[in-house]
Amino acid sequence: MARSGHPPLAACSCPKALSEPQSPASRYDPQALEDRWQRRWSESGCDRTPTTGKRPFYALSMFPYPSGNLHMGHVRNYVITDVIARAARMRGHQVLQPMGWDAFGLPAENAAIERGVEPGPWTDQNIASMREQLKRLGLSIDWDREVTTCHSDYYRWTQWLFLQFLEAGLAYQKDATVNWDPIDQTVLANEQVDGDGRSWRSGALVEKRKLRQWFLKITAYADQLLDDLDTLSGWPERVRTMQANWIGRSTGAELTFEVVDAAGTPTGQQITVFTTRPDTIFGVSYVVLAPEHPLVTVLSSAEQQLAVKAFVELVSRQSEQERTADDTPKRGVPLGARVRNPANGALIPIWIADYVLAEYGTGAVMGVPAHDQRDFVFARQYELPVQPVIVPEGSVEHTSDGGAFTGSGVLMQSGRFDGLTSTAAKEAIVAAAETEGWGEARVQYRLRDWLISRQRYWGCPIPVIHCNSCGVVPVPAEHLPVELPRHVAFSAKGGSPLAQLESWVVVDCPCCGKPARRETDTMDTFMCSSWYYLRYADPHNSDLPFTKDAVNRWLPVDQYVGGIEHAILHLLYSRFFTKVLRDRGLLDFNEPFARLLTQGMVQGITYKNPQTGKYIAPADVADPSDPRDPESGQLLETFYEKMSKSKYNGVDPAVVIERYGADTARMFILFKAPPEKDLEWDDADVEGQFRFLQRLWRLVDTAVGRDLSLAGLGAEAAVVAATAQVQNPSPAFSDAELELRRAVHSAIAAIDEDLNDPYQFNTAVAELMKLSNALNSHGETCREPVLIEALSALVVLLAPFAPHLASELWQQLGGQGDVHQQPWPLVDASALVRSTVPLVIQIKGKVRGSLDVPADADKETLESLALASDIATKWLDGKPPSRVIVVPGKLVNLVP
RNA sequence: GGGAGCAUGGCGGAAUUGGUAGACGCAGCGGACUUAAAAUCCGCAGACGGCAACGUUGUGGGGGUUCAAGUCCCCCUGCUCCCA
Repeated sequence: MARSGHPPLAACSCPKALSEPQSPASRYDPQALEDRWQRRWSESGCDRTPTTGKRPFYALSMFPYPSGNLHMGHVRNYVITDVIARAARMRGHQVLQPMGWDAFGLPAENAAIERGVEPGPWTDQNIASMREQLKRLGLSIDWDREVTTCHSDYYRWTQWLFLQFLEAGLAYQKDATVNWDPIDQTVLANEQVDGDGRSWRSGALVEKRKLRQWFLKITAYADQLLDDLDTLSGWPERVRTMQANWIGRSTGAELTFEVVDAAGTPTGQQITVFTTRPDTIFGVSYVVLAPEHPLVTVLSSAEQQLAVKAFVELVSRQSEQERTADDTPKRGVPLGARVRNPANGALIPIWIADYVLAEYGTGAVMGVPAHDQRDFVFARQYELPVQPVIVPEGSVEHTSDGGAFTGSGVLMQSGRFDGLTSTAAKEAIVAAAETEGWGEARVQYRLRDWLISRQRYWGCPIPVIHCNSCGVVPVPAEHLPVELPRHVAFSAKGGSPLAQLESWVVVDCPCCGKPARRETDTMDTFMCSSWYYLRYADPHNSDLPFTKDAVNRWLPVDQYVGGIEHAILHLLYSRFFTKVLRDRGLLDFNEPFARLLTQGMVQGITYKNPQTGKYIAPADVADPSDPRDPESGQLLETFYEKMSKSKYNGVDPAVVIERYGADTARMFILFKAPPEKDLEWDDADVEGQFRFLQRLWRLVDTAVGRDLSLAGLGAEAAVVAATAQVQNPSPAFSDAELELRRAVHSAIAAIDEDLNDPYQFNTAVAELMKLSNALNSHGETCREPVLIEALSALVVLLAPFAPHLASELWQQLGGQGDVHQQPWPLVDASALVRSTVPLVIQIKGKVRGSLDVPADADKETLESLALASDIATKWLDGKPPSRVIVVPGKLVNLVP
């Protein structure tokens, strides 16, 4: 391929390619090399955050819970962030890349219960061990800014911020029916219960309990949280949709029904329902209250009282999930009382039913069987009348035999509103209700206030004191932190250990000085993680959680990286915090995270016996191409699934680093799949990645053996200097040199593109491989300046991905200074120019061949070249084409 | 039931957004080196037919728009996620 007339200028001891077999003395030994560079980096402090400069860039990973064990999901998360951070530095940004610990939480408390160890020291130990594991990944993290949410110098400020919420009227206590996790023995917020009614943490089916609890008024920000989603153009559409659905704004009306007695005379009592379909008011056949509704006992007639009581009891044992699921039968009983339909005066019965929830809306709905599927099923079952009042536009009648007609249409049987469309009728009916005093327009949210009380020890204490005379008194800011007491008694029985500790609970009221009692609930750990990204901007401040200047300088976070599992939970809470703190004058931005990348899961190969349902460890599978149960010999199912202990499909990062080094692990993870997609861990591919790094090593080793050196390039912008040195050579570039230079500069362009949002680290690594391949195949015949340009570019481009190896290769090649301080290389457009380009010849859209044509040929030239080609002669039978399409630089399509 | 997304070789994945499908890698096959193996290097490789040049076919299935469709439109199937 390389048929150059120019002899290689560099002294070359070896007759063959650049990649000769290595001498044993110089072997790629990642463990020693990585250890050396990590020590050097930590001594030089090169990862510390610059405090001045005009182009701050905040790269943030979701901080981990310190379980003590780093797993592959963490590795993928942090490696992605690190590549972004390193690339930003090379592009001239001042980068903040911090790390910390989401350190409160139940595992520490469970360890205390099971093993009698103190949660604090247990957690600190885990942090120490995880920090060491993390450091072996070569992440350019500023460890001086580390935050730990369970240390009092952090949670002091969590408490301080809670008091801000309290002062703003956004924190309050109320009795509520709440989700109770019977395994973790604590309550949970709605967001923390999944679609099956199970706890996000323990997996237990949650129960309902009525308790006095602390809430944050996130619903006060529902509109902003929803509307501002439109400003988050750097977020995945999926996450924005999930949040919008979760907030669930629906516009409708509250309508009031007068309760009447047997004679039809108003009793003075009223039932208010929320509906999104005021246009169906004339079709109401009954009104349904939630069994927990306060009017239920009042309105039950004497003869219905027993039935009602039994029903209420029955429902109280059901979960919300059971009550509202589509596939369960709807049950109810009549109260024996009636209301008057305010629109048409009809007297209709009041029922209670399991499918109406007290917590949602007003706890009462109007039953319109003809136009709501659940009402329809309910009416059928209890033989309640079905009165259609909407017909699909363009038709005159509608039969409800098959079910409810839930779409929009035109009103009928609706008095003065007949003939209006649903949309127009909604407005007209709400307007009528407002003038006549039986209702008003109302916006309803699915979002509930955030329940933050936890009846557990290992959390941030809620800093209030309950005083018999003064009521709820906030702990004065100067008394913070309210420290967690040590050496408390843990028991598996549940109940907060804090509540048992009288010496801690009893304090003097800060207001009146009389004995009072501390709040014994601790905060949901999501409180701690709702503001940690702010603390990183000013981590050592002992007067405030952060200064306004510091957070305004660094935030919003330029790139946030983490798992999709926080699409609602953490990301919604953090947005809420930011907006509240903005309104308290503590910061000046609306949203905490400008861009969000949700990385895919890391999956391990999983073997399962379909007969027994048991998972088999890969180590026990003798032949992966014919996987058998080692005991029974039964054929196993093979698939990829999220790594987990119970499936024996996990791969320990420490083992991989031990064997191949961190650079191989990083490169593999980046190369194997695009960042948003799930990644299938594959040992053979890891091996392949290791081989690539070895090839790079040998490439440089051979170059050094040929006395190639980057020393002459200076320390400032080595690749640019190298490019300058190759201009206008004499004699002119050989074909091989042109090819190699094209490879160099197209790699720079491609990787540059891949490191912009949307990030494509997988193709960036592929480009590095291509460049390495080009250097291998053309290296032997290229002159020294061209090789130096290629080698310098290759090592600089490698730096964000495999930082240790890049540093080492840079040093071996005599590069000046630190490769990680090199600016991002610039594309030399002239290196991409070709004198000839292949022109594809299509006949009626089918590719029939190609010819080399001058790159600057105009349309007419291309057309005549195409028509004169053998291909045209062969396929056109000598006839002129009826149509010719010319796409310069690409193809000519001849249509016969 | 509603909404969103996805579907490309044996496998993971590319494809300048309508212009040579399968980059890069893994696995595989053939060869070189070696006493041998490993490692390394060179080469082949969507499928079908053919000694070959080459031809046919091909991006889940069916239809459409276009000179040209993995890419745009409609219908269907399957999988994933969110909301009910």
